[in-house]
Amino acid sequence: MGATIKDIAEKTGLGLATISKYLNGGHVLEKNQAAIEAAIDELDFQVNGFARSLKTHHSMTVGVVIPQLDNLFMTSIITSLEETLRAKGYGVLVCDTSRMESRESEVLNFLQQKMVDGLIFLATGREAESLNAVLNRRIPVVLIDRKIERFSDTLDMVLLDNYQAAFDSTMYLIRRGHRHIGILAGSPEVYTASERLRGYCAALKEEGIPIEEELIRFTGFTTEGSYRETLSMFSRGEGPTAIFATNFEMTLGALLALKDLGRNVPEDVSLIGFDNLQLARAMQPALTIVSQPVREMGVRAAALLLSRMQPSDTKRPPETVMMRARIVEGASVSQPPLRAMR
Amino acid sequence: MGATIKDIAEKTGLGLATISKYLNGGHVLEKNQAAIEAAIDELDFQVNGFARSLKTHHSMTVGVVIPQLDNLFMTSIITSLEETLRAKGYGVLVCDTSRMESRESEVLNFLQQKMVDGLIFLATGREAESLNAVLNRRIPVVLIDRKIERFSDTLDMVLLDNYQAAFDSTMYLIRRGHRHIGILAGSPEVYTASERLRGYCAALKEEGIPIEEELIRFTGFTTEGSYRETLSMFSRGEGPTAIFATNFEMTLGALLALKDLGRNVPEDVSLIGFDNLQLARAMQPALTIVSQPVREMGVRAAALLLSRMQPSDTKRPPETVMMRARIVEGASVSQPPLRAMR
DNA sequence: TTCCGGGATCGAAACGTTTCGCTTCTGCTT
DNA sequence: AAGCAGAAGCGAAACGTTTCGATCCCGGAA
Repeated sequence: MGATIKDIAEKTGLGLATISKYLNGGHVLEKNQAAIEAAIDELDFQVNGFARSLKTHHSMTVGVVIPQLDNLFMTSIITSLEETLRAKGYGVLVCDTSRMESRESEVLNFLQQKMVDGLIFLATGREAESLNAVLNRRIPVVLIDRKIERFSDTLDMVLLDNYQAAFDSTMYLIRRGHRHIGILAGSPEVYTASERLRGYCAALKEEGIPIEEELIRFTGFTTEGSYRETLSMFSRGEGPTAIFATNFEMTLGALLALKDLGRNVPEDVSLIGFDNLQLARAMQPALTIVSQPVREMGVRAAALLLSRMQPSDTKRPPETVMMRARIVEGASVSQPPLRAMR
Repeated sequence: MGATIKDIAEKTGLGLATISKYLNGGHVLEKNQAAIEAAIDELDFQVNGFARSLKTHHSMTVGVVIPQLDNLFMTSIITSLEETLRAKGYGVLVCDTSRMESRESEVLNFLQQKMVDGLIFLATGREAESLNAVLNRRIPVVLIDRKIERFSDTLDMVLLDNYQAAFDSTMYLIRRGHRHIGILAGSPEVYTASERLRGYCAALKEEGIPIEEELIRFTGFTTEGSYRETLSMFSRGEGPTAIFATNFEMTLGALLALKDLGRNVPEDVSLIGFDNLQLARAMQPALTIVSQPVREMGVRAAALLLSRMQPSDTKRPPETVMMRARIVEGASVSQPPLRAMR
């Protein structure tokens, strides 16, 4: 049905090799170029990617594996990732594992069959065993957001310095007089969550503030869970004077719970949230949050993968890009002098 | 580097055709099957998709074009879409047009080069001129969420009955005694937005309630815009007794503005929002919202495309699936007797 | 015993590119 | 005038499948 390179060759009286050369950006005589272009137009020719890939062994396609597609943090990363890769001619095949680690191998297998040239991998668990099969095939992989310990000397990674981010945020609260700080911490099995918890603990320790177990709450990253846990923090005793919520969903949960408890932010309780800068700014009071450079993370991951896919630098040692979050000040943290000091 | 079908043939002493038959699910003698499987294992063979596609003319890949990847409504649809398609062996190439209509042709061209077997298209504008090129190539296309008038007899579509949803929500408010209902309406250029506005007006008309121009606000779909417009609605006169926000971002904007105005929901002002059921439930008060069957929309669109990609039914007449939204009652609409009746 | 039908298998051709190793041509240097 | 370098163009082979039409083999029917 579609015209082929051979048709173009016949129509123009040129050879196959010349057409191919032109199609791949090579130089041909001006009159020939014109003839080729005319023929392409007339026959409505389009390169057959299958045949091309069969020869070149490149699909110009990369796979992206994520635990959840309907999650703003993740899709924000993918947005810039996709943009960067597409600009270089790469298509992005996304696969959602629905937060099930067992599906990872399924999906990786699938992507391998689709002949992807590389992979961006956002792990669900801490081990990512299923990656082995992919690596045996020499397919470049870039890990993003969540570190896999056993690959730290093998694979490129783009990570956030979660420890530092949490340390800084906690310090920010301490500096403003808080000594009873609750943390909504997701789930201990997830890399980012445990790093954030670690940063929180380190800050407290550095300032000689005792860690109160009942202020550390694992909420499964959900709004609902955080809502409940926040209520619960205040159910006995006076509760914390500040809360650190370590992702966006949890930030909302805390906010709603505080509202229900009749505690005003920041007069009664201070709050530092996470992510979704735009929304945080729109709120009243504007939220003080930890903002991750999502856009940049996507761009960096894409760049790493692109370079790794060039046969020239397969030997480059693996690189870990550690990004810094930044605290964006809103009005959800009380400024000293603090009213509700204890 | 990788083993080919030929290697398997040699190792097993069988012919190429037999191996191919086995790989494609055909029946071969039990002992041969065992031999083939053993050889595949030993050589770590994997079918070369390029060669296969070159012969079959199928990439087993579909393209998804959306205006914005970091938007929960859209990614929720894609989640189920991807899941359904992957289950049938199709990969999903996503392309984000960044809400720029001009990029649509770029992206469509790109996807064509990637040899997609079909397309899911969520239009930015009302015309989608760039689709013509794709349709000339006989690539099946399913439109989703936003109707394109000129293709209504040509293409399969999965739409929400936005008119009805808005009509019902407005009626819901009217029945509870509201006669001054503000609407946050996005932008008149977008299909879904104008349908929702149309439904709102129809309900008012049916009940003989005059339309108040100053209660109709176009906010560009943003939280910020809706925040401003909501404030503005109350800046002169008494303002509305209820607000209908026609997407999730706008719902948040209204909520924040009302809070700032010191108007309680639902005691002072009632609110019907849109989308994000999970969050709406978590809020206090729980929001009454219009909930779109996003999951189902994705599934249906996938099913339509799958059937359209089977050569057998290219002749089936185009189908429009019109889905109904449902009103999920929360506590953000005052129940009669209404306190703030005028 | 001979025929016949049907299942299993087979090799060859074809899918539409890219690329290798040559040939031809052009215009300049000596 | 002869020689030469470099640009431009050329055909054939190869990439790894699928599929067509043919062959082979086996058991049952006649």
